[in-house]
Amino acid sequence: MQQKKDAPLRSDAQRNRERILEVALAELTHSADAPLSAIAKKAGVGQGTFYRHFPNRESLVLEVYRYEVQQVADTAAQLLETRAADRALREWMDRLAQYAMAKAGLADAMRKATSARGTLAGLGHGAVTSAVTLLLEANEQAGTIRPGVSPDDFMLAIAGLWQIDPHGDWQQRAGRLLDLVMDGLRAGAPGA
Amino acid sequence: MQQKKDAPLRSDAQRNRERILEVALAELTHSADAPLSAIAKKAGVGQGTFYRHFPNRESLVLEVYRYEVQQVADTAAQLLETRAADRALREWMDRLAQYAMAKAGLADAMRKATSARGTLAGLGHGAVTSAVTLLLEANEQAGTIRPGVSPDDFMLAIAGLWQIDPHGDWQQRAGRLLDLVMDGLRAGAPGA
DNA sequence: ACCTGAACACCGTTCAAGT
DNA sequence: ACCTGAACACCGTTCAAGT
Repeated sequence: MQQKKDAPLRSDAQRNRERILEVALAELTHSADAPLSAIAKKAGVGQGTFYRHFPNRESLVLEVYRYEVQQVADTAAQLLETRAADRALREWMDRLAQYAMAKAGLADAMRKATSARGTLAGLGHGAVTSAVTLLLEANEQAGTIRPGVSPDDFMLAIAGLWQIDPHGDWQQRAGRLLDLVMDGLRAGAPGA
Repeated sequence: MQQKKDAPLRSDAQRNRERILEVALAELTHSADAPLSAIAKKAGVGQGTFYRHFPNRESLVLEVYRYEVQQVADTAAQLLETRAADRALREWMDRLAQYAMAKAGLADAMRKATSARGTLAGLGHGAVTSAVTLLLEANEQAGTIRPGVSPDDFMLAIAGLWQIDPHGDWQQRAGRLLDLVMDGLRAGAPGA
């Protein structure tokens, strides 16, 4: 039987769900292919309960990753209020890079579990797309980037971030990539 | 017991190895997580034989992908002989895109089986790096791109190619990405 | 030196029985 | 309505026996 649409979960089910997500974040960050059975056990629920909440690995990983990424997305608006559009864009990219490095293990889990190509792409139209749209529009209006760049274009351009090794000097590599992307975006801008 | 270093394989072993690779290419292209046991069976070898040649999934996928990618890499030199440096670079990127789309299933297998971040990165320093080095140096000398771009920079910049869906209008998406990258590379070029 | 295939271990998924 | 945990299926890996 399916869950009635939008019916609130029973309180014990609600708690189970949250405990699973909590444990999953920790476990998947540590090792991208942590067994689901181990997550269930650490969360203190039976196998069946686990599968009631998350019918497959993909749905679990997606949920965890979505929540984590949302947090970076939300900072975009704030940056735009305190800085010039192009500075805000670049700084947001830096934060995204920092985040991608911190959650590298989770991103690996994403890649392996999802059939989606790319970690951000898997989230579909969500908080990240909104944030990027906001930033690009502000820059286009300020004349700091060339017109007609779509959020999709942008996400493809920075895709390299997720294949930088979080150990070693990722700061250098990420910085050089983002500089290159910014130069690409600036090419053909009205205010140049 | 390990294989003696560089000792040639016995002829039947040689044939088995080739048949495995052949079947693996077809099978992995069709479905990224085709069972190794199915590959072994289709190749007509026992489980043990399979594992003698490829001790884990990663080593198999790596070998298949390496060989496939090599073919595109090899066209770089040829392009440089018949075209201006920047035209050659751009055209090579187009071919790489075409290739990435044709072998999308295999690339998925790469991502899932390898711990390496990114499909090209997993190959390490090989034919691709050589090709890119060649192209970048030619362009730097021609003054068509800014100096100091490393092969690593370049590969990160085009990483988005592998997360384009091979169905639908990938031509558009790839084209826009590569245009953006080219603009980024041109920024700060002496001959501008 | 290389091959085979049965045996083993592990993990995802299902389901009968419970509250 | 939700939970449990044993049972099942599948796949990667090993290994004793063979040529």
